[in-house]
Amino acid sequence: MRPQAFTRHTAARPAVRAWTALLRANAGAARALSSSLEAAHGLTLNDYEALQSLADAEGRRLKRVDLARRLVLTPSGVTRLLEGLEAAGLVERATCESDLRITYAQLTDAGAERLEAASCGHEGSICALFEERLSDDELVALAEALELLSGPGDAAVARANGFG
Amino acid sequence: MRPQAFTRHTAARPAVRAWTALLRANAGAARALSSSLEAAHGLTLNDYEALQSLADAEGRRLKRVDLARRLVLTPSGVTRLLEGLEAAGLVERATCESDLRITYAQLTDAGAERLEAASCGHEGSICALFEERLSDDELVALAEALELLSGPGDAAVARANGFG
DNA sequence: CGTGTACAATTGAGGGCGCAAACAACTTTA
DNA sequence: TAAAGTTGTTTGCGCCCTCAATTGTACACG
Repeated sequence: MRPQAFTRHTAARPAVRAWTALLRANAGAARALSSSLEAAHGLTLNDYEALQSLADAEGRRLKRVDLARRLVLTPSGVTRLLEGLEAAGLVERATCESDLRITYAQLTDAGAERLEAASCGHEGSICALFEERLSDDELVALAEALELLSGPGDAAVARANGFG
Repeated sequence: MRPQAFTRHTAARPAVRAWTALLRANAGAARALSSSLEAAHGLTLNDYEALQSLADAEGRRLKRVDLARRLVLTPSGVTRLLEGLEAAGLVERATCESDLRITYAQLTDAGAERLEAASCGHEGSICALFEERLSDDELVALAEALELLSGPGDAAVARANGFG
């Protein structure tokens, strides 16, 4: 933030620097989380979060498109993700009677158990990540700010580059 | 803490939910940013940040390992990333006289220009992303919290899963 | 009732990146 | 100064994911 020899206007925009750094830190943390989860429970981070999304959903099931939206993946990504979970018996397919295009991803009991087994350690990992660096007060404040940020809609991105 | 139909203790840990959501939002934003950047300037997000790291570095050059650390990539990832940038003439190789193992990544003038051309729009995109949802005050607070979070060191992850 | 459009899901191709192994060049130890 | 360890870089392999194209279904509307 102090004057620098190289004139890059990044210095004038703390939010940019902070967000960029956060993005990196998050990516690193996600990798660490994922490999830890995989070693301990045979689930990748996306596997885990897919299971969690289903567990939280009504009837423990979700349309594949909706799951994609929640995980911020493309439908094809979800197809491949679920391939693995279906093969492992953690998720089943279920059809929709009123609309044959739709396939539900349905959490199985085995899936719920696997999720439950993994959740405590995994959430502990995440909390530890934060508590390593933030006080409780900071943590609450941050959590609130993050809630604001984590909605959908990234229309702003396209505009600023003035592209087509 | 409150009673729920499905007993998942996630509800008791706002930070976990918030961070998880943030991770997704970040991933989505990064993709949007990257493709916008690519459409407008032929650079991926990592390309851009590699150039920026070099531009900020003393002598506009960095050891490949150091670049890897900054970008939170493995050395092999950096090798591949720089392949592209070298082919485009934005970065050059430079050897270290005192230690022949080391190869520097050296920003070229063309690279600096390309970075400069892209930076305004790109930073605008990032700011827009935040300003779409946060007030100025919130933004400053968040930026401060993020600075705290974005340091290295993810030792905590390994511990919480009690794995080997 | 056929036709055009919208939507859900899948498939093939390709890119980015990590992991592990290999290699080169230092450094340490003896 | 030979042997063993450390560090920087690259390469082979494979995973995960996106993009574009395809198929199958639903719902217009003339």
